[in-house]
Amino acid sequence: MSATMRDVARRSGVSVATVSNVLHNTAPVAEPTRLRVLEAIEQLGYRQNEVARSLKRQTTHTLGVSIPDSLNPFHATLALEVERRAHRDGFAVLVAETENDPETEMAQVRALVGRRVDGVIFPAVTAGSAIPSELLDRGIPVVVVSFEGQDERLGIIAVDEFAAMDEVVEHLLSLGHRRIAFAHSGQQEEQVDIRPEALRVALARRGLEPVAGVDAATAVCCTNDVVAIALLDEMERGGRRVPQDVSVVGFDDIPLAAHRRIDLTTVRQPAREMGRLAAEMVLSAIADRRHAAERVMIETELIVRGSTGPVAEAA
Amino acid sequence: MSATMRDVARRSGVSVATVSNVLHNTAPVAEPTRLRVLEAIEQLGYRQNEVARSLKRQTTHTLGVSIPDSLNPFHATLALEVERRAHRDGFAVLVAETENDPETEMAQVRALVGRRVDGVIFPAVTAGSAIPSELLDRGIPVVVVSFEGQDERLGIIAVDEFAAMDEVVEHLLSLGHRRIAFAHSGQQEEQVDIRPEALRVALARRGLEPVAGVDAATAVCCTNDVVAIALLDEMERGGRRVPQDVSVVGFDDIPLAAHRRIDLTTVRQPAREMGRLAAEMVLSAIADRRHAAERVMIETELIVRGSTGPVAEAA
DNA sequence: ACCACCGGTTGAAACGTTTCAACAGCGACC
DNA sequence: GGTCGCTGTTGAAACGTTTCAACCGGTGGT
Repeated sequence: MSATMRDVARRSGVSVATVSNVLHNTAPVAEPTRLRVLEAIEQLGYRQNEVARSLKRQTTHTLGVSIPDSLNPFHATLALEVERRAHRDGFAVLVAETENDPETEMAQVRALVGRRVDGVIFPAVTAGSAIPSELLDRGIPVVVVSFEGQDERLGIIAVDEFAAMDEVVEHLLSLGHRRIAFAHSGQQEEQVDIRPEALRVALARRGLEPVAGVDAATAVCCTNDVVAIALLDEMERGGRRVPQDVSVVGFDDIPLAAHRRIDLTTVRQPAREMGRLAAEMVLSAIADRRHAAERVMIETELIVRGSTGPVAEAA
Repeated sequence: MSATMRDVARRSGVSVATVSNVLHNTAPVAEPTRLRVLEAIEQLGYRQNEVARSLKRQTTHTLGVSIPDSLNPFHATLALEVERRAHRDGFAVLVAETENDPETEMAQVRALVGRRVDGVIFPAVTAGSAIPSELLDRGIPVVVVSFEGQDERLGIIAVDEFAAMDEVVEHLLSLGHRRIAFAHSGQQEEQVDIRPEALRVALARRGLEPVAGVDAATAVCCTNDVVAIALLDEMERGGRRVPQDVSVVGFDDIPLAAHRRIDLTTVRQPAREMGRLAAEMVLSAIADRRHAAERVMIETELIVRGSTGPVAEAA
């Protein structure tokens, strides 16, 4: 249905090799010939077949991004920035949604391998997961956003979640809180998530430990802003005011956290910068035909807003 | 680097044709042979090359989705549902972000053509755009979410924006509002958007016309919930309370609109259903090797919440 | 006058699949 | 005993590119 390079060659009276040369400046072509070819391309509405191109050169110019949940603005922003950066280098991005399910994640990764992506980014990799090595062993560079790397060959965008949580705890303690809980989303991601552990460590350092349910707590640290914002809603529908009765802290600092009606205390992560960095790491690894094997540290920042306040007098 | 079908064939002492047959049950294979092949596949960690597969069969099992802004939950939800549905049929989804820019959109569509997607979905097509015909002329089925179709061959998920806006206006008038404005995002999408026109028509029917700026209005209709929620923030920072001083109406009914602290009156669009429908339309068109050329109507529903109230006494 | 080189062009071999016609062996049927 | 029809298996031709060695005619140097 679509015109092929042979069609263009025939129409302009040259060989396919010449058409290819015109298209990629890969060898000098006489100007009149060049023009004839260009004209034929125009007339036929010829558009290169990237599939054939990918097969021949052994590269697809495609990145895979495997995110748990594209509805979470933090992940969506990061992925979008990867796409923007990749686009500049002529790469497309295949987004694979894992829906927080390890099985789905595995299936998605297999699909990415099948489609021969040139590199993969995991904005939130399952800790200790065997998945990256499935890729690394095939020579596919991988960048993960993770506190800790399990494999030498991995590129790592490291966020010091422990330092971040420490800052959060300090803030809450200074407000008088002692009964602090952690809240994650309902999903399976609990096993994946280092943040509850980071909270535990930060509390332990002060001789405290997290309390079990949010109901028993005077302050709640949430695994991310989406969970925190949902918790705001839930709390207030249950009759507990934020921050008068209970303080809530998020993570990520999505734009909505700064909204006047939400006004969420949270830990800022620079999503766009992280996305750009991840893209650049994997792109340069691809260009050099090596693994990403690099590590950069990301600074977080505690943003204090109105969702945290002094602990209520009579608990 | 990766094992190929020839490697598997060699290792199990059969021809590549037989390996292919084992993989796809496309011809009967003797059980012992089958097992030998399967074992070789296992040992080599062989994974089919979808690129080669796509080239040979003239289909990539890939859908393109071209959305203006993946950070808008409505679009993200729709796209996610497309992906889920497509995945069930073994299709992958290539998401192209247009960033509300016609040039980018065009470039993205060309990229999709280059990668030979089997079908394309536009959750928010530029009205009267020439883009779909670029695809349709190549025999690629296209589904758009749009109030009106310009091409017979297009599949259309139609939303009756005029009826929806009519309902909104009726609601606002019943609250006593007469000075009603429209708010769009800062992007280029103004030309693309039918909603301001729908508002104009609904007002005209009652002998009114929209007022120019949001400052002069007692009620503001926003092009979507994201804009409405941002407006809430902006208004209140400027000292105008919602809904006491000004009413705000959104569009889409994203989950956040129901949040107690947002509580936004809005027009519900069933994003997931629309995504599923769009996917099914384009998938069945692909299966039948024809254009989508179909039209379904989507019902909207006005959800009245706390962001609209009676007009203030002394304006 | 010869050779070397250079700009321009091309044929053909890959890349990793699918698919089709062909064929080998073999039991069954008349 | 020949023919038919099965079940398994295979060689080879595509699919649309890229790339490399090869070729051709002309020009400049010696």
